[in-house]
Amino acid sequence: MKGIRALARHLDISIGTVSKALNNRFDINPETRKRVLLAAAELGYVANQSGRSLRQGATQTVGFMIESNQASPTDSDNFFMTVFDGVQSVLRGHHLDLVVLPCASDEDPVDYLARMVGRGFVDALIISATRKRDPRVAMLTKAGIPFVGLGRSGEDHHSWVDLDFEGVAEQSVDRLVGRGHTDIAVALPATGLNLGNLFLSGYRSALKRHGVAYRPEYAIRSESSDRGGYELGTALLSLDRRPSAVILSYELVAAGLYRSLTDAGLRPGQDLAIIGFRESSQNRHLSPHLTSYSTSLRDLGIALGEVLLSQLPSFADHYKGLPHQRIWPMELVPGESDPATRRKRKVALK
Amino acid sequence: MKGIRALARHLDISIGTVSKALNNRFDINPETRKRVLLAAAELGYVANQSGRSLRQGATQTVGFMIESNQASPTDSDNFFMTVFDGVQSVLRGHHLDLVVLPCASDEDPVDYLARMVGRGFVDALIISATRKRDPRVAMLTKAGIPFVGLGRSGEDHHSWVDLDFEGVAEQSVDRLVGRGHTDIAVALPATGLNLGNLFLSGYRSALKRHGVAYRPEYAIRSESSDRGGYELGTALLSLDRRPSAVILSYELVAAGLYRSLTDAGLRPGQDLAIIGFRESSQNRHLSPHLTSYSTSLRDLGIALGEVLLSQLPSFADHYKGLPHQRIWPMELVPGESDPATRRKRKVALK
DNA sequence: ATGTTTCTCGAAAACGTTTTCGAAGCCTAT
DNA sequence: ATAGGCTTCGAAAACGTTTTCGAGAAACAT
Repeated sequence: MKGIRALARHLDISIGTVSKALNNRFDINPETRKRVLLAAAELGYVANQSGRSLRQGATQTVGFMIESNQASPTDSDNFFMTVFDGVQSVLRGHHLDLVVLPCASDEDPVDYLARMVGRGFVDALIISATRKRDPRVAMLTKAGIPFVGLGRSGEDHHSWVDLDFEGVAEQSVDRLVGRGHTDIAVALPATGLNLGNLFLSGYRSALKRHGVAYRPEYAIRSESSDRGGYELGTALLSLDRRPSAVILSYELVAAGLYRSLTDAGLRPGQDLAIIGFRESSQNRHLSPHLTSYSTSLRDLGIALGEVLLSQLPSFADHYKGLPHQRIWPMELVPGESDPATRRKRKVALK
Repeated sequence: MKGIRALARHLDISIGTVSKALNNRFDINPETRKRVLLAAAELGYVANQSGRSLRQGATQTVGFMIESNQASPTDSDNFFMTVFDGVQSVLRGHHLDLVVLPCASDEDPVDYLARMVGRGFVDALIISATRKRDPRVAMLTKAGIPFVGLGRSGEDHHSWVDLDFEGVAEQSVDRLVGRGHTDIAVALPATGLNLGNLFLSGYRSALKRHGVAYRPEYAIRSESSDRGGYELGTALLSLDRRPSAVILSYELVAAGLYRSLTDAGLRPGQDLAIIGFRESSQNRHLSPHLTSYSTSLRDLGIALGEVLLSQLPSFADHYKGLPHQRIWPMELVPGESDPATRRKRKVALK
């Protein structure tokens, strides 16, 4: 005999009482509760998940779906690992567990999600790399399962947390204009990720604010990779009116761009001012040091967890004031890749 | 009413028959089976996980535990994401699902594992970054739950798949000796990871084979990070007898080492030959291009899945011939960071 | 002493599924 | 016509837990 029955027999009390003791319910004598807890720890009893969630109709588990195939533009470092950690720390305080659901590259994400939800594997979900008009959003809202997106889908009826792409783009334009630049290009992702639109919109509105005309040929789409960065460089250099600065909307292209410029005999920063997106170990050693933005991914995970909890009926009261949609700020980390353009000093190379 | 009952009532047959049809058992009329499958697809019925696994005593789920805090030396890129994909593809063929279990940085890994196993959340496990005398190994063997380690623990009673650290170290020494180097240093991880011992052992045996004396001061331990690479460089340059080559046992230090040499006025490759460990996007753009090793991480995941399946009683027959411990080979990708030392040509800097 | 409340516990139902086992129907061979 | 075998299905138990509800005891008020 195993499980709660063994524990109950060992203590010579009923299984109902044991359950109540373990779940800390009100109609239990503190004395017997202590005894049960002690015996449970001693025998190493842990309640069976299947039995529990079958009875409760809930698994106390939230899933974090990731897609292993399509590397998101922000998928470098241990980006996700850090976010997981933040989410975990919030959920665990409410006796919820986080499991990561990796959708295989050869399976349809919606099917995968439907399978996981349909079998009642998780109570709630976090979906990452939300795309514009993401079919997963429609599926989950129809299924009525609480979820929060790491990324916006464009539709505003669901909750999400997302990096401040617009703000970063605006701030970058502000900074470059302040340093004398007007011919400012922007690098956008080739895929239909929503961040491209957001970044472009921030870029354009800042240009407008400064009275600088928007040139469509300055909005360059490229692949989110080292190679994409190299191609971005050649594209920039082949423009009729060569820009004096460029803003990147994802971190993986910086190194390739640097190399592309160097190969063309140009100096990154000096001949083309560059503002990167997120600080990462990949471009931390670039020279000149890349001006970019930093943020705490663990805190981002915490925010994600909190927004999710506010969706769950059982915890909504704890987080009632929380907005369902949060733009996550990023902080500028100045480097040497975006010098002013006015004073055209010829610095001697050491 | 929901679940299998609704489906049964809709078809006007018993729930037992429906279950048998869905699970493709023998005592079912092919005709009715077809009807059930059709109706199930139409109504979008998916068997509830809790009910199923409660009855069966198994969850049809394997867990892949990762620790978000301690970045393993190989934890760059989307290393894990790619491995997950490989594991998934194997398991899914046997109707098993993979979930990733991220242990929070503030929770004890053994406790976490005990909790997951105790509640019957998963049937089997993959544990990553296995350390020497890893307590998780002892705990899992005692619990009698099938598992395979991504990495060796040093004990040989459990199954594992691991990169060929010894082979890589040997091959690197061979290559460098062949190119005229004898003062060859080796960079080892600071932490007690088992790979350090393996790498060192391969390094030493190759040296011995070539009749080169082993110098303990050439075995340098450093942190697995960009900064660790920089410190590695300063440590190398401060040696009384400066080595002419160095072999790296993890990929994250290459860029820092390059920078450290450049800052000291030396040229990576020319003044110090370098052979890196794993090819990664982080050091793919280093100049001169880093000689290193490459391997298919997806195939590694597949191997991991197969070894795990061979541990499971239900699938052991399919994979009976498979060895329980597999050393995963890596292939040399020549670069320009390890030129021969004999011909001391002075190349003019362009 | 009796009625009423408070406290603690146990019996039993319920969650959704799989699986065993017996029954019913049909076919075949005698 | 009857016995036996084969095929297909349904009733019911079982998995381990939580939770409802009533019972009993104890404490309190009248």
